[in-house]
Amino acid sequence: MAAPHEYSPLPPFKRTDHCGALRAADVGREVALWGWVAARRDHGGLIFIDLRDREGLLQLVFNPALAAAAHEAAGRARSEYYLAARGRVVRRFEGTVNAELPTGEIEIAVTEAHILNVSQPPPFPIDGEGTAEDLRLRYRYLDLRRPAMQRNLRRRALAVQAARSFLDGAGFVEIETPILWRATPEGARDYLVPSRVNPGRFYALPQSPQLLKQILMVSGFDRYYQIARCFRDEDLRANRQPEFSQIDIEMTCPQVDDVVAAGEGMMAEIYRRVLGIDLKPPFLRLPYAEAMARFGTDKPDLRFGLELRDLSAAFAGTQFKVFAEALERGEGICAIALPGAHQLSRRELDELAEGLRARYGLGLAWAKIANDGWQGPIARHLGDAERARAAQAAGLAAGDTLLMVAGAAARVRPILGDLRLQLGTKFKLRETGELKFLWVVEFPLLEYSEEAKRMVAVNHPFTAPHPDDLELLDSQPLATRALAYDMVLNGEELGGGSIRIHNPELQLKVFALLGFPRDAALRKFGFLIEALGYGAPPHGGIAFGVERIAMLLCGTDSLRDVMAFPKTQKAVDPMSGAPSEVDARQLHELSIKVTP
RNA sequence: GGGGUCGUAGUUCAGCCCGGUUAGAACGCCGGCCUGUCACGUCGGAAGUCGUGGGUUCAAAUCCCAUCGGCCCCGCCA
Repeated sequence: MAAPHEYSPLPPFKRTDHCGALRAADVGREVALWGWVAARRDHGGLIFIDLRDREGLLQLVFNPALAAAAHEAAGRARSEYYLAARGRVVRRFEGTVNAELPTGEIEIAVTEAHILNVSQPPPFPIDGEGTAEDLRLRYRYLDLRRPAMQRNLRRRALAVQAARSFLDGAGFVEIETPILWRATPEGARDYLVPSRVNPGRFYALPQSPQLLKQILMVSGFDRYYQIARCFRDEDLRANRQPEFSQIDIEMTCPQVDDVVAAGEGMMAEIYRRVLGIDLKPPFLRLPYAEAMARFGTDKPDLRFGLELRDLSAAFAGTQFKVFAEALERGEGICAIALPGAHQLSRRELDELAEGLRARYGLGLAWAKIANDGWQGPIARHLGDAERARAAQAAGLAAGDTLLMVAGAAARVRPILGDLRLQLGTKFKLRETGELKFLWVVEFPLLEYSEEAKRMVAVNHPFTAPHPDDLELLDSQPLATRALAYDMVLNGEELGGGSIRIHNPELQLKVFALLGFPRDAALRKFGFLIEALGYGAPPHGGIAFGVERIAMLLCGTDSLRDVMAFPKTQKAVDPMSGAPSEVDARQLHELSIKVTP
């Protein structure tokens, strides 16, 4: 505790400036500041204190000859004490300028100082990085004092502000939708909230405001947006938290081009305002089928090549058993040609193969293309003719390494897509400093789920089929393309959306394909079907992940670095202890019994 | 649900493979001295449930088993 005579809930004077914002131009001014003690250097006589606030560090000088009381207070100050100080901005003597600090040309000759609060020694240094993350989260308020976190969260705020400013200017209306809503089938696990006044019933926290924003289009808001909090009760990852934010956008009667243009405009505004970078829309558009064939993923990193090659035709009739058997089953051979500039040792190749085997249970065949022939464990099984055809198909040159996997394209391509990223990372091909934006378009509407033993929506059940493919819905539903699109940057999906179904009968038909007969669909989604029946205009939109965007703006690969109070992998908040147990009385009121 | 990895002063880490002295270092912290430092200097000091529990052993930070927690990944996340 500060001494009682020093304790006051009110600061002793008004602040004139932020510490980190003062410069040589301010020399001569009388200023008043407050901030934390970042460092204290006590020379017995003179005392120097680096005072930190959100704008940065500033050196205070306490001279006993100038202000004895202030000097005495400085003598008692320790790390992270919160001080108020008043004094004159003076230019530093020659030889005492600190070129490391933006404020290094000046200092404050303090005339008055008060300790507004004392501090325990911090459990980890505030200036510095590399503390165990559970400790950072336990003392998140101290972690957030750190300059890197201050920068990240302010960058995020700036990005959201830029998005708002762009969308407001483009005529979008910001509307909030409920957090307490209803559980709907499909999608992620819901967070449930018991209803006290309706025992045995539950709200669900929204996984996204998808249906609500569609209904707002039925209502005639024409253009809607929201910085929407979303909740999904699934296991966490470095880039996945149980609650996160989306920039959620919906518009009436859009062409795909209209939504894409809005997304590009918003992203350009974000990059311009946050990083001062001018993006150059329109972004490249890549059909889903092409993305899968060339990169093995629906979110390709276009900063480097190493594209996938289909060598099925080249190895037709091969004697190599693994390949021959795959081809016999109607499967294929997919490969990456690694240029000679990027050499892998035998050991590294073995490690890659072992990694693929462990993760996917699939073997990796490889061959090095030497001047005098192919080398590697499988080379002797491959004849001259097929080697020549493969070399032709993959564009092989001497010194290259050919990495091959046999199997069904749908299974093998994502695996090679993963391998491609591993190679890109290993050879530092992903650190080019480029911003490779693109749209992936023409996703399939449906895919077959082995687990569910039925078709499931690739995007969500409200996505409109491509008008050219409407007949396919009956004949070959899995071949139907969707009016869906994802924005991708450097291998990260930033956002995705679609044109929606606005016709109740078509919506019921899609539900039927997904295994929801009419009555079940009406029971679960009756309010939507009903709403579509009242002159619902065509509509569509997109949603962007706020944290994803912020991560890329901040150059971090952890979502926790752009959230103020994230949860651990076990979905726990180490600072507050959430989730916590609750009183038996609370449970009773909610008609809930917890089973052991 | 599964795989991997980490857990040792307040912090960051060494020690662990190959069991054996009082478990070390740096930073931080506490006290003394110091009027131009900015990683201040200098002298001195305090500080440990080696995550937890069990086992093996004459002896466990070290070997084994279990368990808890952090992180990364698979499953999952329309």
